[in-house]
Amino acid sequence: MVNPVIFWFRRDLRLGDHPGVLEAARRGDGHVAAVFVIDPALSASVGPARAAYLVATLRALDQAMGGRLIVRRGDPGAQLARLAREIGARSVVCTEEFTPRGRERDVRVRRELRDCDVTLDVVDSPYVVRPGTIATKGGTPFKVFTPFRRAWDLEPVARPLAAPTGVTWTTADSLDVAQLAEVSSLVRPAYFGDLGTEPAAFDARVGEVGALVTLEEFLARVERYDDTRDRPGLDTTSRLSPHLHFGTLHPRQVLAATTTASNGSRVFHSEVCWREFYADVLWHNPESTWRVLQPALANLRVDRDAAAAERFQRWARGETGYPLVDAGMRQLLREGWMHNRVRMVAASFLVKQLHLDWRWGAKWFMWRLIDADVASNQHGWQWSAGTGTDAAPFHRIFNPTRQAERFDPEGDYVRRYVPELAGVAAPQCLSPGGGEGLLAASGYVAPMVDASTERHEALARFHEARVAHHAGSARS
DNA sequence: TTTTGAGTTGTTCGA
DNA sequence: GTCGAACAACTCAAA
Repeated sequence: MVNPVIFWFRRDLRLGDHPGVLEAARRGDGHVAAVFVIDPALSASVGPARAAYLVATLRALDQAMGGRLIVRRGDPGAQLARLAREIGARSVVCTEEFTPRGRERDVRVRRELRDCDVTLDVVDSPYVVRPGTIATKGGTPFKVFTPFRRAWDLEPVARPLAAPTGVTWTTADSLDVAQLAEVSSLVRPAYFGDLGTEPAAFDARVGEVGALVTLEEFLARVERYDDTRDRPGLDTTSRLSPHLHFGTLHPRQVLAATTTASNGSRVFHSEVCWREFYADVLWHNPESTWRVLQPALANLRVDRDAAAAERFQRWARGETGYPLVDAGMRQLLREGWMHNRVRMVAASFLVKQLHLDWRWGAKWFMWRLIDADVASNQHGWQWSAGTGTDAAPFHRIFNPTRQAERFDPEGDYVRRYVPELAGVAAPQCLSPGGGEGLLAASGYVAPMVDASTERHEALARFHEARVAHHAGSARS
């Protein structure tokens, strides 16, 4: 009689193309105890939308396993040790985790399990290429996307594997997955004010089946992805980000399904590669989660007083008076998701029009997004703030009105999420405050700042930070 | 070591 | 309204 092996699910909540589950089944001779541990220490920064999405995903996984998913709550080391003792397991298998906190947790758990004579082994990663693998010819990590992309293209891609067959899922005490409620512990920074406790209405196509349906639908439009992805009104992006985050789909499966040689597919593969690039950057610079990557901008002057918190909350509520920004922020509140183009516009607005710390915005996105991923979110924000890996010589400052005119020319997206503008045609509905002639009765707010004035203020602050940095370097 | 070419996503201004 | 140049001049990766 072979002892059962524990498979510890984390961000790989699927059964198809799952080397870790297959390895556990092999070691356990078909007997696997599959467990998910709700870790209060990690859920502190998980907002209600993502928490609810996770619960829905866990339910789907449990269903796919015939109700045999074991869910526990508490410190993962203690919970896994206890489960191992209960069922006589001697080894735990999981997919490798790459976020700084995930890595620290795994080191701790491995030590705690070793004290009980239980091993912890990692198999596979949530990426096509394991972070830390790709290097320049000089052996250093890449800091610019395009050279990374060229090297990434040369890496071998494993074929997706079939789901395991003939596995007997070992049962054990478990929280009732059907009754599982909130896993967010609601620790919010002061500048959030009273915002962000509301749930979001996310896409109902959750779990592995939902992921495959979403992928299938995307395949029908991927060939036009290059032309349509920047148009939030068309809503043609893949919508796969929550699935890639929770691992209901592996990027290998996505690449395998989109190998057609269209321009659309190539551009989409670039987006998948961005996810891998930022995971690699975070692997080499774990501190970049909250610290700027460019030392010259470490001391950029940002506002943090009470008035700044007020401005932040106005931005978060979607009441800046800039229609595209407001539409995006309201989509985030309502759906727990925002179109990528609009994420950039909203982020640029917070940093370069409101002069707030990018970390405030990143924290809010982490709190509200169902797809929030530490690497992609933090580095996307650093890119917007101009402190990240982007090597462009100039400061890009998005003009929120110009962006609306370029990417939502008919105003479809803006009107969908800002009902005050429902009766206003483009281009008026794209202008600050909804245009000159907008009736006060519509209730839409006047612009909170003048974009051109604040643009100059942002340039002045960036200049100031660089001058100060160079003066400091010259002294030392 | 030095040099060279190039870098997701931009905006404004003036002809 | 459209087009091209100016903006400000950095940093990376490879030869």
